Amino acid sequence: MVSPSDNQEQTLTLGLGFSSISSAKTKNPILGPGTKSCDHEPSLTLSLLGETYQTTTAVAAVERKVFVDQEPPCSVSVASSLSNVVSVKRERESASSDDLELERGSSRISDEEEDGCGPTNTPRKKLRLTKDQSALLEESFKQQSTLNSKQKQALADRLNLRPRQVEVWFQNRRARTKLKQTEVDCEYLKKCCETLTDENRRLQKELQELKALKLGQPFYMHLPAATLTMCPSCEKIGAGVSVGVPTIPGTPTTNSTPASKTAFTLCPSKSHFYPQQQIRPLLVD
DNA sequence: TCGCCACAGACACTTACGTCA
DNA sequence: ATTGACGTAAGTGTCTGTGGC
Repeated sequence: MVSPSDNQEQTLTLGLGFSSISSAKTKNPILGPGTKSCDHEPSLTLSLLGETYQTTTAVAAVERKVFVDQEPPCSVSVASSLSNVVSVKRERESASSDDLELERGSSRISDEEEDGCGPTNTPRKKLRLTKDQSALLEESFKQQSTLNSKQKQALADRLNLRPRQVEVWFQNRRARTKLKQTEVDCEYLKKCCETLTDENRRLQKELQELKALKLGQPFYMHLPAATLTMCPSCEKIGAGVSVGVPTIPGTPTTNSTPASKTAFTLCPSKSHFYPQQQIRPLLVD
């Protein structure tokens, strides 16, 4: 399971909700995503060392208070005063060498402190969940994709994480699930679209052929081929009533086929029957 | 009952960090 | 050693439902 030392150092950035500054930074063509910035964005980073769970809760309360109470004209002063009070320089006293994940993170801190970014603009540190933590979160997500506050707290206790971290993980996990499902749906719809396009093309072609035939043939030629026969004695063409073994619709029959001699049709003159013969098929694929 | 407000939770979008090829 | 792509933790703004007044 998770050792308490896994989260001895965690950062908490106090977002102060400056949408204008945030969006300005987003659209900055020079400082793109992933670019280290040294601008004085009003965000605060607080390191949580060891026993600081209560501190975290308190700061979270402060964070919410700031969000609720701030007004745009005075928010900067709130930010700066809060910066003076709350901002704690991130440092690491004695990193245990067996905690590789934290070691990697902390090793970057000294690099960034050297690059000119002062303590008022310490970049946030990214927490990497351990395999055990991820596995348990995944397991919980399979059972339930959302958690109520009690479940969240219980899971956070098991994982030795803050409830907020569990909440964020579930939010991101739901987003990933939705994204994957959207991709699957998109693929399915693309295939449906292709199938319908093919079908539409085929039907258009068939329609063109039928139109061409309609323009070039007399009326009786427009009747279904299976119903058209010609009396051999009268040489009259009609859709007579079949007697005997019916022919298979659409199946061309000739005198040479035995099946053609098993069905008889009433002549259009209605004076006699004749063996059924199909004149010719109308539709040829 | 209606309107207002505070709050919490979910979500979309975005940022920034860590990893890997 | 550098760089770009990618995965993902976390920040931010918005919307919605709920409960109290």
